[in-house]
Amino acid sequence: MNEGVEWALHSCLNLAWIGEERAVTAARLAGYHELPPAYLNKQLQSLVRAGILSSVPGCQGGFRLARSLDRITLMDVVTAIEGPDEAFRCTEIRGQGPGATTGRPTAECAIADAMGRADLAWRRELAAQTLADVRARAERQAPGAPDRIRRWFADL
Amino acid sequence: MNEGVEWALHSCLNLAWIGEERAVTAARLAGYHELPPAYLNKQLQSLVRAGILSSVPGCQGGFRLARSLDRITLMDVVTAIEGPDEAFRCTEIRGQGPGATTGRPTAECAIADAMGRADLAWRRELAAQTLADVRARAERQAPGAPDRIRRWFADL
DNA sequence: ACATCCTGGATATTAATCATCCAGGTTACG
DNA sequence: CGTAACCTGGATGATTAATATCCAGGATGT
Ligand code: SF4
Ligand code: SF4
Repeated sequence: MNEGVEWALHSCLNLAWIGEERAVTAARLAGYHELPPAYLNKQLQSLVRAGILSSVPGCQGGFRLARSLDRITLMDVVTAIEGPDEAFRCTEIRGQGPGATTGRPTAECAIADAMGRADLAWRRELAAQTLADVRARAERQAPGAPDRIRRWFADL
Repeated sequence: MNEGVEWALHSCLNLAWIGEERAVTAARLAGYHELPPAYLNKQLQSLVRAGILSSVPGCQGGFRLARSLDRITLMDVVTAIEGPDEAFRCTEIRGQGPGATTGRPTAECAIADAMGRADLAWRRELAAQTLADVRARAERQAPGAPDRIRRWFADL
């Protein structure tokens, strides 16, 4: 799994803690965790395309949340960064070699089915958790974090 | 996800269909789906280390199932090939940069928690399905396959 | 006008995967 | 025995994907 998912999740939470007042620069978000700014920018763009963040170009521009955390699921973020493909990619080896079946009913494959079922369980669990849930739990575990973050992003 | 998982699953099913009479060579298993023989051999070795297959060296040697299909879950095969790591790997970006927390309670991280929960759902679903289940469904979908496979592996 | 900052594509760098090869040990068979 | 078949495990190389940077273009505040 792409590590951009981790960056994206942290950035979304940080944006929520900072507040809605003004957009935050990609460089600033990157700086907080010492991430490569240009690369994080790319991930943020993916979030924009997915409608999770909105971006404002130009001076004093940056990124902000496009909707509240309770309307963003983990699934949304993962899909935005990783794409829609599932983990198990079938290369159709059944269709090559002496064992090739004449018709090629990919849809009726017990193996791909079974793996797809597991993938579905994974996605269901991701979709069941919103970033608001995650934030609530994070604040319970580290009550001081929100203030510290707000302060760091506040002074220039 | 490593494509070796797909190879391994197909090979296990093929071995079951061939029967217990004699061990089957890696080259033969590879030939059936036109897979690179030396590389498939490596994946089969992983299955042996995991106790899913047993290997017999020497002339007339090869691989065979170490236990019946109803005692092999998808989780077993995936773990054997992919290793024990979960998909979401945390790179601890929280611990670097200005946002670093003094103590580093990795265990108490809301984000890793949430991702881990989804991973658990995935593993649970994989562990709930045995290869016997998959085989049964495969035979219902393609009743002719077992015979065809047995025949191909039979003539030298 | 000017500095700032997102956008998107091109490009370079690095790591993981995929694949092959070889020396060593083991077994069947004549 | 001796030879051919075949697994084992490590080393090695090729291919592809992930990671990271760069730059020209457009938008926006001051
Ligand atoms: S049998 Fe299933 S897993 Fe195997 S190649 Fe066909 S679709 Fe893919
Ligand atoms: S906060 Fe959680 S996801 Fe983020 S770096 Fe720490 S352990 Fe990893």
